[in-house]
Formats: sequence, C-alpha cells, structure tokens
Amino acid sequence: MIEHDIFRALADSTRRTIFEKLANGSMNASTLRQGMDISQPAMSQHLAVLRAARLVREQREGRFVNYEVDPDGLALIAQWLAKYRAYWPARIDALKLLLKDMDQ
Amino acid sequence: MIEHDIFRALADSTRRTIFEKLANGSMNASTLRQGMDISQPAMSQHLAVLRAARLVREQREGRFVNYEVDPDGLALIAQWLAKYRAYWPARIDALKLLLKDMDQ
DNA sequence: ACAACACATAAGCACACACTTATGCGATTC
DNA sequence: GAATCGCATAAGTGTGTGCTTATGTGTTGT
Repeated sequence: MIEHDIFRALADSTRRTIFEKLANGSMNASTLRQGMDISQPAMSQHLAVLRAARLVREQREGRFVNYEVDPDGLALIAQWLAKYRAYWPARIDALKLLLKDMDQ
Repeated sequence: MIEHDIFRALADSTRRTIFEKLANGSMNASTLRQGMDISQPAMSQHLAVLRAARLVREQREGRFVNYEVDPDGLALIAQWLAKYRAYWPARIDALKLLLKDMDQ
C-alpha cells in the first residue's frame, strides 16, 4: 500500500527535513548530509524510504546519485486529502494559496 | 510539533480506517469498534492519538463520547502540501476536484 | 591496476509503538 | 445505592523502527 508508505515516510522528522531540502533544489546524498549531523548509512536508508513512498526519485550521475522531489507522492497526498474535502474549513490561507496557484 | 503528530497518527492503517469511518459520519467509540476486531482500550488509545493530532475531536454526550472529524488537522495537511505546490503535476484529478470545490 | 570516492546493504542494538489484560472513573438504570 | 455501561488509563509485552559500525558495489582518477 503506497498510501501507507507515504504517511509512514513523513512520520519521521528527519525525513521531512530531507524532503524539504530537496524541495529547494535537487541534490546528491552527500550534499544533503551537510549540516544534518547524520551518518551516511542513515541518510541512505532515509532516502530509500522516501523513494519507496514515491516522495523522492533518483537520477544516477556517474558515481553520484542525484535526488529530487517526485510529484507522484505529493499527488497521492492530494488525492487522499481530496477524499475529505467535505470537512475542509470554508476559507483558510493554505487553500486560498492552492486556488490561486491552480487558477492559471 | 503538531505536524509531526499528524503524520505519525496517519502512519497507522488502523487509525486511517477509524478516520475514514468518522468522515462518513460522527460516531461514539463503541459504534466505531463494530466490524473492526479491535479491543476497547486499543480504540480508546487510537482516538487519543487522533485527537492529539487534531484530526478528530470529541463531544461528550452523557456517558457516551461522540467523535467527529476535526477540520483543523486536514487544514494543517493542506498547508503542508501547499508548501510544495511548485512540484505538483500540472493536472491531476485530485487537484481538479480541489479547484472545483474551492471555486464557489 | 590500485586507491579514493559515493552510495547501498548487512547485522546488531536501543527505543518507540501498538497491542493485551486489568483496573479506574463517571454516568445511567434498575 | 448497587449494578451496569461507556470510556480512559496503567502496566506489561512483542514487534517495528532508526540508529550505529562494518562491509560490499560500482565509478572516477592517477
């Protein structure tokens, strides 16, 4: 179940930080580690979990592996969220942002 | 960190099932248990986790406690998702639904 | 070809988590 | 007011998870 993988992946704050960093630009695993006080194997394992959840995808470049945000994971979260749109508050900033962005 | 509580709460499939049931109508804890093969304390603990994540809220009614979906949790997910809107695929069904719903 | 590098995988360990049974606490019912 | 009911909490237990160190695999550079 990919939905399970997604929420499980995001349940860890270190992985959310990694994802956020990648959202600001794709990087290889070593660059990601900078300023994160995390071992190389730990980073590799976190990236594997994010990859399994389709939140992140890899792109081999020689001996480097460049990681970037995978839109598929975000789309699945949006789909999950859409199931409960009957319960969304009428107007919140996030949804207004959302609307504005989709309006073009 | 409420964001952490939300993703952690949704990382468990039993809790997602409970949330989904509540999205189809508010219920008390005993009614929620029906057809779920789960002990009463387990249900109580799951509801406590969902409550801490603001995905669910309670409403005491005598000796019953009626549970319902709390829009706050969903709004927080939407806000989290909105941070990464730059990576959303151009057109997916979930986002179209979203747009249509917000358009009124 | 050999060393250095970027990354993945293996194995082991401490801790978090979801479950259980037992018990406590109010509110209803008889 | 005693029993019952709906639910919460306590305490204990097995399993999952995130970390570590050690090692493997493939690529680059000399």
